[in-house]
Amino acid sequence: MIMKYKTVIVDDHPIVISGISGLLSDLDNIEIVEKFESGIALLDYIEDNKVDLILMDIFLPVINGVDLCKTIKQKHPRIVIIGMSSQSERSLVMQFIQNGGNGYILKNASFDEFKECIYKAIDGEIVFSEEVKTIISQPLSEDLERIPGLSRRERDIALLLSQGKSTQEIADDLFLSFLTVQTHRRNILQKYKMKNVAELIAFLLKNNMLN
Amino acid sequence: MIMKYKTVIVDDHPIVISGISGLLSDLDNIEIVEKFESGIALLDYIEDNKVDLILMDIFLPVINGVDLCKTIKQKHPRIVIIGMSSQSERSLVMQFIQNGGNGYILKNASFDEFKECIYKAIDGEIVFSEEVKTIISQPLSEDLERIPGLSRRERDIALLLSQGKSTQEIADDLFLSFLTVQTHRRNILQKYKMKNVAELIAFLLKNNMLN
DNA sequence: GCGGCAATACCTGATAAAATGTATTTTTTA
DNA sequence: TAAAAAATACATTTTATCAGGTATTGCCGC
Repeated sequence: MIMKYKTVIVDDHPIVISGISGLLSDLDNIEIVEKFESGIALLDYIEDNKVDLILMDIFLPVINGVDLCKTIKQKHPRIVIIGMSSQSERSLVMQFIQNGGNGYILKNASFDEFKECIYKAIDGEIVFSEEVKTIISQPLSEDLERIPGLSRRERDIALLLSQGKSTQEIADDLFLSFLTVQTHRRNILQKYKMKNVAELIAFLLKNNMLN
Repeated sequence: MIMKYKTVIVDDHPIVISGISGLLSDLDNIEIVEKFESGIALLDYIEDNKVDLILMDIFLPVINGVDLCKTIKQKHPRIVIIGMSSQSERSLVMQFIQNGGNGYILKNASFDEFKECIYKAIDGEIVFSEEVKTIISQPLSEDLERIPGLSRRERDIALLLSQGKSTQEIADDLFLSFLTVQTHRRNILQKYKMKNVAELIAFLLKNNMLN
């Protein structure tokens, strides 16, 4: 008798679970042992059951896939975990891999891509579907890379700026001198080479640097 | 012999197509005649083939589901079209229905919900999955409702503002008088009761009103 | 214990934006 | 086709921002 990889699927979309099930049923050495619509149920399950491979959606309710992966890998480093999502960004994929993920597949991948990735992942490789490769390889040299973060105070001030507060109002809110706030504003603008607050706010929001 | 509803699935995610196929194969009077990963291929197909029901993803490459629905309904008003997406907003669903869509299902709906919606839709009802109902019913009285849109010119100017352009630069870019741009700026700020451009840009971006 | 960073604070001149009021033309739509 | 909405333009006053340079204090890591 052949040893089959005990596989769990986690996705909050029933039809996606169904689709992946169908796909995996073609693969001889994969056995789907459970399907979950949330990460919490999965965490319970792996405590009491042997699992070799997990296919998980990244955008899950309650606990997201990136955190879920980290939690699982801390206790069960040998479980192979592949992340999936419909759209994605470089930083998200990188964080997932950094948290121990063994691969990342975009849901628009073909069946063959899915299968190949899964096989390679259980062989120990870190795998990415084609479009993910494009996403993570592209913006290496660009300015998108290595953007310095806001300091605590700068973030506070940027947040209040995005709420339409004036320098004086921010100073009052934070019990600072008008001049201090002015300095922070200038520093932020200079740091990102922005012409004015409007451009700054657009930049910060697009890069999820506020909140 | 029973007449079966000739059904087409459009989704750019192969696994979703597979999932829906599996689901629909349970239904006696539904026959899946084709599957597409883009709207263009679908438009070609329906010119030469009889189709009764279309299940389509809203977020498709090249042409989105909302526009696709409109195009199809203009030529083939009798085809029943059900929209699907992972996440959604009120305005998107409403626009889809206004364009002739016969229903809208969130992809996190259960199999039973899917089946029920499909049956009701081919019976002539306008159907929504549970979560969609919640989305479209909730924010009726709230301020979230009835936010007036930007006019074309206003959108142009707001976009340039988000790029850090000054009034004079915008005037030069759009071949307008400095004073005209000033008036537009004022009108936009007044329309949304924003204190300054920073707050405005934050507001517009959070509500996906730029681009 | 020193260098660097973050946070605080100050001064000033030039420039830009915000608030107010008005008015004409064009385009859209009911 | 008449009414409404959008786009255009002008003038003025007040207020805020931007950009330049400077400086002190506290904290963290090497």
